[in-house]
Amino acid sequence: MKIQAVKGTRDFYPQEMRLRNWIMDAWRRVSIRNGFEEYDGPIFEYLDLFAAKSGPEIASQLFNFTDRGGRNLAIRPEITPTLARMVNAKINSLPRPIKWFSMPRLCRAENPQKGRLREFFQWNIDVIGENSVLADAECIYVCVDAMRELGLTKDDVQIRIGSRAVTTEFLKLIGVPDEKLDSILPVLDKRAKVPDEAFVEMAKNAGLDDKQIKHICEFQDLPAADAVKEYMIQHALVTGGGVVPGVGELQQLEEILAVFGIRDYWAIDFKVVRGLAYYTGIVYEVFDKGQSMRALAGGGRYDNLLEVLGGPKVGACGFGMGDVVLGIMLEEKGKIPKDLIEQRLDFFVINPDSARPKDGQDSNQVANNAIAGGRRVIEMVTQLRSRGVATDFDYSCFGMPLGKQLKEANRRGAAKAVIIQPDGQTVSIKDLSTGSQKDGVPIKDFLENPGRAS
RNA sequence: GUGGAUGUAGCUCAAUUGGUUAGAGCAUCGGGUUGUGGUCCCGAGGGUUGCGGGUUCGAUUCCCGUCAUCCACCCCA
Repeated sequence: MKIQAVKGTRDFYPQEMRLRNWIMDAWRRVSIRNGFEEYDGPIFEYLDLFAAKSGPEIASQLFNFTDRGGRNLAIRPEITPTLARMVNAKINSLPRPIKWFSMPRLCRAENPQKGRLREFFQWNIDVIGENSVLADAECIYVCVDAMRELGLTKDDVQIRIGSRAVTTEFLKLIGVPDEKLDSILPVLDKRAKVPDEAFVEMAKNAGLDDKQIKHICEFQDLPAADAVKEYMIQHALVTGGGVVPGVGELQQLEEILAVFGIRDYWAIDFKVVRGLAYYTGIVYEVFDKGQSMRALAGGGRYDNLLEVLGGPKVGACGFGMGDVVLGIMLEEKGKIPKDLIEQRLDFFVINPDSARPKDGQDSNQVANNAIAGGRRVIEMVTQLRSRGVATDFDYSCFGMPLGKQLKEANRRGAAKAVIIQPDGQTVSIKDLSTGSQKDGVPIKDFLENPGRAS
């Protein structure tokens, strides 16, 4: 009976694992140098935890099950609810701001397609307990920092920043009643993703009239916070001296991001609204600047989520970045370093004493020498390994010719071969990439500093 | 959940109008060059042609069904 991997899942053979580790090491490095601490939670939670955040219909997209005690559980499709639960549990004792990151394995029961699988990893950066726009700015900076770390430049990606506060205020000013806001925001999120006619159709179905739709389109095409205020005054939606909620905050964000030194990486784009209901302020998505308009990360401010999950009202913001689209993009753009697939071993230890007797040699003597040489190989290997140096040897070293062992050393991607001379006192160090060899190195000297051997 | 495309060795692909024992490269394994590798030479293993049925003297090839994968839609945390 042959069973294959479940669709939408991936097997990480060593080659794929190296890429995965390379990405995740970069995520962790960037997180830590930006002052974030790592956390994780269980891979499954009560179904209600996810339903509370996103509604009961979400269950169809979850892998859920009932345990033997009758509990309704689900494998996590995202980690933010877990984060909120964990923070809520200790909210009164955690020093703020809480700057945490995680790289959870997540599952969603959807049909796989390009860039979307049923199991994946997602890097999450969150700042909890800080209402200042500085926190939003820092998250965006961390995101850019990660892009750079992975070799993606301003020519490869761009962060598009919108504001739910500004958008909501604009909708109110053009006459959209409060109770309709929740159903209209997801429609605005579609603007850049569907053809114009389809967008107009959706907007009409949501209860907007032609004039409102025209206003919305013009608003969504505005390039900056300043332009919003001008547009509102120009169309007599506000008077000159009034304060428009959200606009000042967005202006601050623009200024702070400039101070962070990442001006080339972002643009204001009110077409970015995000589909989720719980976003409350600044929202953003990272796009591939090339061919497609696919998003490889997204996030924003969610000031109500902890309260929804039974905690106090505490401000929070953050973003998530999946490994699947990122991996595809890095591959397509040739950003994956070549040496990921090479040089796994520092040393490969070799016994030059073959068990094959040459003409006129005593076969017993030759065999004994080969065994003695093999023992020296293992002794040397353990010495090097105990010093933390990646070292291996050929299982056939108790008698196979030197050439075979060198072939194996090369095949295993070793940087250097260590040939233990029959005198038992010295070694020859051969650099397998250049072919140069240094003979007569005393074993004692070599072991004192294996890294310096050449 | 819907639609389209594709299923031959581990991978990439061959196989004449439907016609012997389904081939090749790479990869894997073994051997050779008798103390110096990668880049040389020889050999081997590996396929119920996704699965099931039908047409036919004969099916990898034609037809039907089914399963799987990929792509797109729906949805997007």
